[in-house]
Amino acid sequence: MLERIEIEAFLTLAEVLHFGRTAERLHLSPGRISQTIKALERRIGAPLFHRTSRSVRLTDVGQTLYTALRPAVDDLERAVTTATAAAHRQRTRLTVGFSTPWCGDLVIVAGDRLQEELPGCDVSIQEIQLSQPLQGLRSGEIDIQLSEFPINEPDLVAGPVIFTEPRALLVGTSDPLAACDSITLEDLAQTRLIPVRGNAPDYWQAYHYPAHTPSGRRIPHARPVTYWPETLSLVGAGRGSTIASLRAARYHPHPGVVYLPIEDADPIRYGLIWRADNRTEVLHRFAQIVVKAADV
Amino acid sequence: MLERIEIEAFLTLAEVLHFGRTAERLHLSPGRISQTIKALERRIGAPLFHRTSRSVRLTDVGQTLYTALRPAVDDLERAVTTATAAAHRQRTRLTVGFSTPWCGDLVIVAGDRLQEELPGCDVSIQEIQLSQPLQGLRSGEIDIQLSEFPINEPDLVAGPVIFTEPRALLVGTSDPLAACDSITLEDLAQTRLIPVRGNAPDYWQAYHYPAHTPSGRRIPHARPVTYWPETLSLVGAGRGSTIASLRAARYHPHPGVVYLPIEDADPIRYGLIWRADNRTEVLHRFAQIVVKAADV
DNA sequence: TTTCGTTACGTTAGTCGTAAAGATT
DNA sequence: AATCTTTACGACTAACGTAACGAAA
Repeated sequence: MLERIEIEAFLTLAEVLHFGRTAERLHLSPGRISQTIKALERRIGAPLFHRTSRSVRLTDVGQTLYTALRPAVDDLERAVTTATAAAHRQRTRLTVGFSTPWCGDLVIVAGDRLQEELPGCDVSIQEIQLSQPLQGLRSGEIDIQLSEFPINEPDLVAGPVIFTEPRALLVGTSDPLAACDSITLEDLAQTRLIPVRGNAPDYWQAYHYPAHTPSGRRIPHARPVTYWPETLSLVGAGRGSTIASLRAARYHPHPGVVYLPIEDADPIRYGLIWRADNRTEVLHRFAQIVVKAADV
Repeated sequence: MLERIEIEAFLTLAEVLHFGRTAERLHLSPGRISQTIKALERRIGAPLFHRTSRSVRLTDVGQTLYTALRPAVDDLERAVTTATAAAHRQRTRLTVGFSTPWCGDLVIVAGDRLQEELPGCDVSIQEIQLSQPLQGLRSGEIDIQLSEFPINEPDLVAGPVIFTEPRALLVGTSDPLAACDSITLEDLAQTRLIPVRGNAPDYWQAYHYPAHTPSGRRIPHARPVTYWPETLSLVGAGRGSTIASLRAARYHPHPGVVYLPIEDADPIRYGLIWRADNRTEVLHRFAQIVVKAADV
């Protein structure tokens, strides 16, 4: 394979047809151009240029080489440009996902702070579907997201817990439990849980929609649904109950739906998740900002 | 632009996915590969490989680069191969032209001698059309030819005179001159010369088919013909005369055609002609052999 | 005589291998 | 503990510029 300097010297000389100007353009001495071309000619096995002190022009073999080499080198440089652009995009663009409005609030603040800190970068924020909580990360559409733990996947990294929220049972007003101020996990055996259907990992699904109470009693499940508004409607219509963050009461009030704190349930943990192979500077910095913002 | 070693290291590593094997294949140390890849990553602006001591694999940016770079480099190598092949052909192939059978004899002997001397080379010999004596050279079909002088063209080189042949007038047996043993240039005024029409230079045309005798009398010209056999037929039919080498009498006898030596005409000079920009080793050697062969 | 391309030579930058260190399974 | 990548460092190659030389118009 040809050396970079050989390629550049040859192509430039073939276009300029002047050793001195070629040397100038490449910031080299004329002697070096002469030697380099000579080396290339030795390698190819024939003179590539007819030259006198008055004129330089391509030989037939030189023309053959030029015709084939020029577009190949153009492609090569385009390849580098493309990759460099992709690298720059990766360095400066960050797409952040969030699952709930309170995650969204935090992420938006952190995004603004990141852009103040790194003026060149370009943060975009989007909500993720409850039914497919990890798909955006895996497809590369989302670089990092703030969403519900537990997440324990080989291709993903879960950061520290950013904040927690107590859990609540959502029941219809006609439900016997609706009169209580709060409930315990054992009470879940009396309700029909409506889980969200999705391709979340099984352990995630089981954690958020348990099948048994701590004492081992079975918790009946209703038909799974795909979207959050649908769940709310079903609960309001007395078709079942569901478990969510207590905080959702303030963001998703619904007529006929009561939020009951579950006294003995672990709070829901929220944290950052990103792809193990996506460890860019902006991503790291964003994660730090979120951790810091959550401390306050 | 990328250095050769960067390209080779990147492509090989992208295919082998192993620093040690890449180093082996490129006859370098693993350290060098590591440094080279690192330098390339600095230039592109992002990691090209995910690597641990157990696995090496392309990042998204690395994949982008590989996909675009691989075909470009293939084209580049093809370009070099093509040019090298063209150079080799030019170094080892020689196509020799000749105008007359006696030129052909000499050229064939010289060609055989050349192949004995340079066993790798490949000589081919072909007759050139009288009507287009220089076209083969200019189109590149013929590398060197042995033919009639004078030739004085800026893009062609004429070697030394290899041999000379006396000139003769060819007349029909019914022509008044047919009874003579020989003629002089002044006698040409009594005949109708049949010239060969072609794109030979004007001075060549005028030299071989003069328009005036030495004393200035006009020599009538008949309609030009394109091929030598046609000329012979026309002369045999008494439709005119023509001028050729006296030696042609032995190679091209024709019923009804008489060859008359022209006593005071300069002999026809034969020599080698080649393109000024086609100065290969084989060509030069062939010319030397022809000169030497003519001396004997 | 001028303008270039080429050659010669001394200098230096950068590439290379060796070997030790660091990381990962 | 073993394997593989990375880093450190010293040696040496070859790329480079300067300047003199040579060829061509």
